[in-house]
Amino acid sequence: MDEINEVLRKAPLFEALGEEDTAALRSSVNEVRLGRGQTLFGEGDEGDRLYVILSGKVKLTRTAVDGRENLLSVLGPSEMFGELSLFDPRPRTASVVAVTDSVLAGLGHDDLRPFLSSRPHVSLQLLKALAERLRRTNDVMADLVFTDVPGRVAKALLELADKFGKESDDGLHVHHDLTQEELAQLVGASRETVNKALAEFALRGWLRIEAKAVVLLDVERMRRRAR
Amino acid sequence: MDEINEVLRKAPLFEALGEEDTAALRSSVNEVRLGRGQTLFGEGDEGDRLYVILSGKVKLTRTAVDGRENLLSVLGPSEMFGELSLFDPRPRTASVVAVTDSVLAGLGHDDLRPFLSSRPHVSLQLLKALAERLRRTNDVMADLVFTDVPGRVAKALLELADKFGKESDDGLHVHHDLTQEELAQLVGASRETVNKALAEFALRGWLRIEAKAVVLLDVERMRRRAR
DNA sequence: AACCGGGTGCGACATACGTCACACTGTTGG
DNA sequence: CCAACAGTGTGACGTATGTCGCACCCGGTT
Repeated sequence: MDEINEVLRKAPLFEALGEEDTAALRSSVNEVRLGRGQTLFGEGDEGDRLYVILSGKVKLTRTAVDGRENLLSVLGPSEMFGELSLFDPRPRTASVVAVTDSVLAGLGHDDLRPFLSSRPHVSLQLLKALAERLRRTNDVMADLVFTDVPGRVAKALLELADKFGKESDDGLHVHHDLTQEELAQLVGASRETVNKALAEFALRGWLRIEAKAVVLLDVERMRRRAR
Repeated sequence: MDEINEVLRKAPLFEALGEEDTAALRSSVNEVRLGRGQTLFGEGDEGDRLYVILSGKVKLTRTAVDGRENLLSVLGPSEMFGELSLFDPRPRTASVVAVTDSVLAGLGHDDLRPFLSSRPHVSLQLLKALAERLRRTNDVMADLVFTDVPGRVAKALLELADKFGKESDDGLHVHHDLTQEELAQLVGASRETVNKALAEFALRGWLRIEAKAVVLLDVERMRRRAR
């Protein structure tokens, strides 16, 4: 279980804590295991826990009234979610579904609040993380308005590469574990258009398409296409 | 100058502070006056101040490489901006321009930080505010993907109505002070399309168009159109 | 092996919206 | 009081992208 300690330490929320604080928290952590496709909680559910991903990937999704889905983000190891409800106790605004088999660490809000009050660092860290997210979200919004679908796909792939990419001799492997449908929901486009964009990129030799993954061959051109 | 005190009190950041804390802060506040169209700071500028609007309206905008503008939000009295740079000292990510003659209260970050460290309430309040904004931003993003331009216009008008609307016997007056061009940038559409959407709404008797304002006549139908 | 379902590839068609063009109106300032 | 200009109203046209339809491919199940 030292594994847990190590991943927790990397999570932005906890890197500000010392040995003993981390240890104190550890006791109130519970572990959750999810299989691919399994949902942790749904939009509208009540919930007062915060989660850190120990291994695997999850997606945060929102569902429109007519059933269409929108993918807010894909999170990997040491990333955190569910923290918004720490501050105002409203129902969850997104669903969380495992994209691969995953292990999560869950923390009750009540166990966390003492740390917020007594350790200013922790609040500051959280504020920083939220500010970061806010900037990023604004970027994504601007892209939705100004960039066409191929551009958004390129950008999304590059971001996924930052998170999950593994450099190897035949290119930058990005095993995102998403279907093209999910990719489409992530960039706010239809499955077909995303498919065509990917095909176009492959045709030009900028990437190779694999099952639930892409191999980036010409990152520079992808970058240029993204803007 | 008691005016300042009163508006500051309503700002989310300060409503958690007591008499003396507010008084202590007052001394480090500086007042800024802007005329319509004047810009307070631009995207990319350095800056370590946070502002609260005492009177007037300002817009937060981002400019794409090709010069097209995107309007993040329109803020009115007692609303706050520039707080993101409190936590990470990066350059500003949006420009701020006065939409009407405005008076702002500016606060240096250095004057604020002591309060963050010593008053957990304040951090929590800020966290709450940021969480709120994050949720809202996600909503807007979903709209950009799922809702057509007329729908987004309707939604934007309803939100502006919440902030700036004044009920009167001939309808809900929303004096937003925006040109149709600015409205268009706010909903992520072209000026012309927004114009046509407005004309359509007016034709149906749902609203009346005035200079830099609209009068909502049938809020219920507007709500339905928005989703 | 045959089958099946989920995921993919791709063409035909419809359409919402951006772009362009131009005319009109109201406001500001010389 | 007229010029100049910013803001508005509206049509014609092109196009990116959504929708529909269908064929294919692959991994697991019977």
